[in-house]
Amino acid sequence: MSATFERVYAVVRQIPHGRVATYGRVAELADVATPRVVGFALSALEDDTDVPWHRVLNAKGTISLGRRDGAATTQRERLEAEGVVFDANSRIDLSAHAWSGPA
DNA sequence: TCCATGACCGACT
DNA sequence: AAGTCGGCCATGG
Repeated sequence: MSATFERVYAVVRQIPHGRVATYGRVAELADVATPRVVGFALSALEDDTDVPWHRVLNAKGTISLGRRDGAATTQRERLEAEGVVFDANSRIDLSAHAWSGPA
């Protein structure tokens, strides 16, 4: 495990229950060069991880795992279970659920 | 060691 | 409104 990944995971673990953060935001807080690395870090997570990766969305407030099989559905279910609401376009109201980082 | 690839973002045309 | 481009980290062959 690299230090860069650890920083990303540390930030994601801080996202409060029922809140969401964008890749760009996580990259910024984790002090990572580009959001790309965040995505790659999350893609390397295992199923039994303690990192709430489902609380991370892209800049539009939608789930980016569209291509990834099954994962998108899992993410949506977990978010809805936490009280996060999706609109008609399967998009999340960032102004209502976005996490702006540690206080 | 070099090359390609991957959950992305923001600015520009 | 939609497509292109640069950014730049880690992994596998």
